[in-house]
Amino acid sequence: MADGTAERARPRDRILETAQDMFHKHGIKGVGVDAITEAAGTNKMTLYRHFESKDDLIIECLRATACKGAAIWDAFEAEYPGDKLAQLHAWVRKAADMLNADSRGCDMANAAIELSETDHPARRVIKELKEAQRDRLVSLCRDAGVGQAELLADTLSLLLEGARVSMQSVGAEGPSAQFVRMAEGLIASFRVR
Amino acid sequence: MADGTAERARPRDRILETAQDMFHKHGIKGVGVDAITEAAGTNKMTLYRHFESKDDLIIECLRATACKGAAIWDAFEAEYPGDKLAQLHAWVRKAADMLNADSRGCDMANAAIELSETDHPARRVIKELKEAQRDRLVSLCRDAGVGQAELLADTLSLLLEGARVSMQSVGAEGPSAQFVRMAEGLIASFRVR
DNA sequence: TGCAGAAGTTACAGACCGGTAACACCCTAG
DNA sequence: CTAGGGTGTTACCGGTCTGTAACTTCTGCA
Repeated sequence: MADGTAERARPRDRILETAQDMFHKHGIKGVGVDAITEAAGTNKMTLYRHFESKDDLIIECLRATACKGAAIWDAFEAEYPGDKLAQLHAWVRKAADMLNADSRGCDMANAAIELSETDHPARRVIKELKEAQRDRLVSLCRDAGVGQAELLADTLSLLLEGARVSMQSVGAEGPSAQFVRMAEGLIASFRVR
Repeated sequence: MADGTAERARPRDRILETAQDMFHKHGIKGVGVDAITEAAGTNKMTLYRHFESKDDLIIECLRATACKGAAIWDAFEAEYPGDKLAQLHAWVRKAADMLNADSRGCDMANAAIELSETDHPARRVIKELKEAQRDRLVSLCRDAGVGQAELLADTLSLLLEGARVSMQSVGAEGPSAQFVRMAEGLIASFRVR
């Protein structure tokens, strides 16, 4: 499937990349380690030589996904250096683009829903990573000069989270279609205060 | 466990009630039919005499849950007959109450995330039920006299959906803690227009 | 070239899953 | 009292799951 690019990477990286993709598409409980290793062009033993367990692999996948997300944030700063308000608008546009390009939502949120056991080792990691994202959005809102930065950031967070899950239950023509309008309206109304 | 009240109900009803509860708490893929029948005080054969398959049971559970949700809506009309704006505020309060009382979110959204196969029979039902809820909220907003009723209803929908999933990933102290403030602020800002 | 470590292969263990067959039971309606 | 339908019980099927053992093959490096 995804041979060309990552076929010559090391087995561990191929497994990590493939697992991220398959967990995202089919859910964590919807894909087994055999399927992952086969799609990654390797085998189960090699997976268990690099990862303690499936749970460990799940955690590493979440960290890797969060890492990619952080790179997107860095791109905002690179594109609009110092202009925090422009970066906030770029965040809205990027979120909408990702909504349109992919209907499987946020891996961390999906994992939290699938892994309902409250003591699952991945839960701690999910919370940490989500809190980091929240802090980053709060900082961006604050530095953009809006009043009540925390409230705006939290509102935008919930809107995006809701849009991502709404995409999966009612589809792209549902409430999530209005995400950009909602987010821009919110930012505007917080600025005038 | 939940003997006293429903122990003397008919097996089909006990299974349906127990399955709703267990699917809600542990997720659909997190509980097997054996566990359901045991908790319902019956056995697997009886389950398969009343339901074609686990998928069929899932669908019936979702319908039953939606039915309970509809009853909550009826209670708003009963409590504030004719006063649609009061009903809208009651909806916000009720949503917040349910957020505080339970951290496992919306069964339909969770099911949509867990059942990632796009052709899963439950997906159609989930979409139908979610669209019905959306229509009802749009009507309530319109009858409450706010401008852009659809946009307000969709925004409130996404906020609530986001709050329910945020509860599960970051916990009750995360962005979802501000749900009431956000929702009330939104309603106010839509009214003045 | 030779060697060590990484990677592949095969087979398996033990558990759980959804779903079915065959049969015994009980309770109620006639 | 009896017949029959709903229910309970046990055993089983084939499949899938995570995880491991033992062995062979490949590869990179000195």
